[in-house]
Amino acid sequence: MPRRRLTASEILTPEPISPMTAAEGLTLAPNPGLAERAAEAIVLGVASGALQPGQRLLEVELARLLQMSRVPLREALKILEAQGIVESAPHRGTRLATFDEARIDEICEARLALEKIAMRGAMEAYRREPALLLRLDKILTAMERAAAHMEWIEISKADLDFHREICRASGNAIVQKLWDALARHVLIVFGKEIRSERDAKAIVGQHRRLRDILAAGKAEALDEELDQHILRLQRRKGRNVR
Amino acid sequence: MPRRRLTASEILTPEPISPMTAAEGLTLAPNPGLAERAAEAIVLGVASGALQPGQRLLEVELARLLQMSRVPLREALKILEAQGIVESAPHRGTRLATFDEARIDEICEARLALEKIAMRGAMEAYRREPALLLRLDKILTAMERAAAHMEWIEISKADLDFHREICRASGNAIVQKLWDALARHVLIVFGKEIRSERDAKAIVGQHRRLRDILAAGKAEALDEELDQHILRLQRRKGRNVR
DNA sequence: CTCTGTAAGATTGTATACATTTATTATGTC
DNA sequence: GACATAATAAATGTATACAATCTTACAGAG
Repeated sequence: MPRRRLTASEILTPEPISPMTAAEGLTLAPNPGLAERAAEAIVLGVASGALQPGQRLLEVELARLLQMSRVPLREALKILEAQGIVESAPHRGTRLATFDEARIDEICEARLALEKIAMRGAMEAYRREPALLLRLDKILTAMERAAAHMEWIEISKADLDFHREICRASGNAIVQKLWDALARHVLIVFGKEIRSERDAKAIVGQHRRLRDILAAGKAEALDEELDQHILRLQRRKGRNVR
Repeated sequence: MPRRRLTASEILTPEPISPMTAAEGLTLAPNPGLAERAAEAIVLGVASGALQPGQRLLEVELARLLQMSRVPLREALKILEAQGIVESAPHRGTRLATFDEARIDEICEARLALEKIAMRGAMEAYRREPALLLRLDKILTAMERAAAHMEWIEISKADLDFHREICRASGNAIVQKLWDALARHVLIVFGKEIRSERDAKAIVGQHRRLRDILAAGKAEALDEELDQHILRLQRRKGRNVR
């Protein structure tokens, strides 16, 4: 009986396309498709102020600015629509969502709920496999470096990376997906914040504290810390925003 | 100074494209774009068993089956990827996600968190504007009609409509968006369930009870009822699924 | 026989071009 | 002059065609 030769896909992708557990810190390059990159560019554009909430997005113009065709750009808009970043009606065009204070409250509320789930799962994962904490430490180092130079975009990215890593560690694919969408809202909200040097240090400190709580497995301290961490934006309601 | 005549877009779309509050039960036709319809068709295909979880999706074949070009189909796949229904890697294709028991637990867990937020907001909305309850009643009537004939797909749709309406009533756009994604997972999970006539009646009863709790504004009874309602799927773990 | 390199086939990624719908402007009528 | 109607222009929706990439199969060297 001749043993059938394994095909390339059977070797590289055992079952799902993205192997959940790699040989420790080996993560097969994520999706750099043009559509996804365009979506990220649009979100960063809003966060940096180049695009304004509520603004109408013309496909031809955006495609020209991003130096691509309308096809991948439209795919990007579909992604962003599914995530709630833009709104569209058929034959009527697409425009950026608005981010008023009520919306910011909603974002924080949803975020809190999702992260509590993720944190619980992650705490269990870190207990079983403490080596995963190294990924958090790496992100924290990058965050500190960015904070030292007051590079707010980089700080925000590291902030979101931190929480994304926790979602990843939790192994909860659903929460991770929902949080990917929510993270884009959070990034935009971060962009609207006016923050000081003291804020930068506080942010790093908060994340270090979260990391330590996760490492120690103190479940009871987690919820309280999370509340304070995430509702920070809400407490500032009405001030310190552009 | 000549008064400038208002443009049509300024009259029809004051600020956001989708007006949050209409003249009571007047909802400007939602997005029937071809891409969105294709996405819905694919989800229904999984729910009905025509497509199997984990299956690879060939663009040309799917486009032929759905009688459309690859362009809107790809847009549909991007939407579904953002919602976690399919997974893809560039130049490697797209495949349906798998829905094992761990995944079902994740779905229920996330759903519970989101719906608790929505229910709280909706309860407040119903208190201010009891007329909104009529929309729930309408859905419940449809659900009962479907339950009488044991039309499970229709029951599931009414089930999701019920909860979508609650998200809508809550006015929380973020939760609504996240739940739209999650609802597709739930629909697929419903499709995997094997249910009896007793189940049909129980489902209708549970929703009627939820509706009454919302109408009465009994916040304390809500969480408990929700836990029982949503974790129903989880309690059946390991049995009654295909 | 196993491994490596190469070539053919298949599939996805992108760009261009056309059809449909909408929004604006212009025109005519009351 | 105000309103309704028709024509023009703009933008989106869709289809077709081409390019880049990957998978697979095959041949040859060790």
